[in-house]
Amino acid sequence: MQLRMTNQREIILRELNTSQRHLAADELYDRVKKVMPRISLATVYRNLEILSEAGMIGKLEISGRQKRFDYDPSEHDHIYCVVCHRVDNLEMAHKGLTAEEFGAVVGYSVTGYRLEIIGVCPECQTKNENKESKK
Amino acid sequence: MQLRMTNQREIILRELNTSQRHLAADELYDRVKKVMPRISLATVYRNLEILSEAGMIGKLEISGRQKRFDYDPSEHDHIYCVVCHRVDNLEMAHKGLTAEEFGAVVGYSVTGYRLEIIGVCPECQTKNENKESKK
DNA sequence: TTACATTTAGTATAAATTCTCATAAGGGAA
DNA sequence: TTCCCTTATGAGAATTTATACTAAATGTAA
Repeated sequence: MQLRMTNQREIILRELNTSQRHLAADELYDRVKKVMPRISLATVYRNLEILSEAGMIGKLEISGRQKRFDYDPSEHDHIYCVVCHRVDNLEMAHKGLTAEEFGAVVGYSVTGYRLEIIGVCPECQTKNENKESKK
Repeated sequence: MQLRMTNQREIILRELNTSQRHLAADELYDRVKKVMPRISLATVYRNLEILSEAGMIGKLEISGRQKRFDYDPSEHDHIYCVVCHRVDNLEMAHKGLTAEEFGAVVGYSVTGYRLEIIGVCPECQTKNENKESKK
């Protein structure tokens, strides 16, 4: 299963990479449009799916939110800001976690796990402090 | 902020409790309608939000899926079946996890974490075996 | 070329959830 | 009680995110 690198595919991949951010499809669409104005949102969705399928990017299904895509497909955990919804990469936070053992207790066969640390990012902390001090 | 226990609120809470399952809003709506046929779906959504806000139920935002609500509001992790999307409770799987420390590295202030173990539930394993042997 | 498969743009549709708003219900205070 | 006020409800519209569909465009291979 060779992956054909179409023009739009290439630009989508490049824009995600250069962003160095965890973008949602519509955010990436906005960026890609600047380079290729006639691209369709559906194309962005389609190719993000294909690229993550091919292991070239990561797909981030943060709880209860829009999907985001990760320029870095390697295995790692994430931290999520509840204020601005930004996501950052994290060194694996689960050292010593034995997901398989936990699954076995309830009869599941375990294929993976998903761990998000939840908090407030540095920027939003600063903004909030400013707001507080204005009162 | 006292929580007024309206009739619909009470029935929603009771039906979730007696289900002993992690229901999505529309599933719970179906159950509640049998007791109170004229209830509105919006009322179910509204009150699930209010009840989880009040800490009387848990809100489960499983990645990339419909929200589910947990009759058990106490702190615990979850395991999720990729085949039937069912969710089960799990004893805390993160013993020794220091979410705060991980957050600190990237400057976040950490308020929590979310851990889902992902796998295939016993029922879906059995179904799959049957399907395999039929071939 | 011709012939076939894949991809795309643009639009329609779907699913889950939230919003709006008129009406109804419930709880004091007189 | 009766009146008033706040809050909740039902019904449907609107929103958000994502996928499906279709005809046109493009690529590929003989």
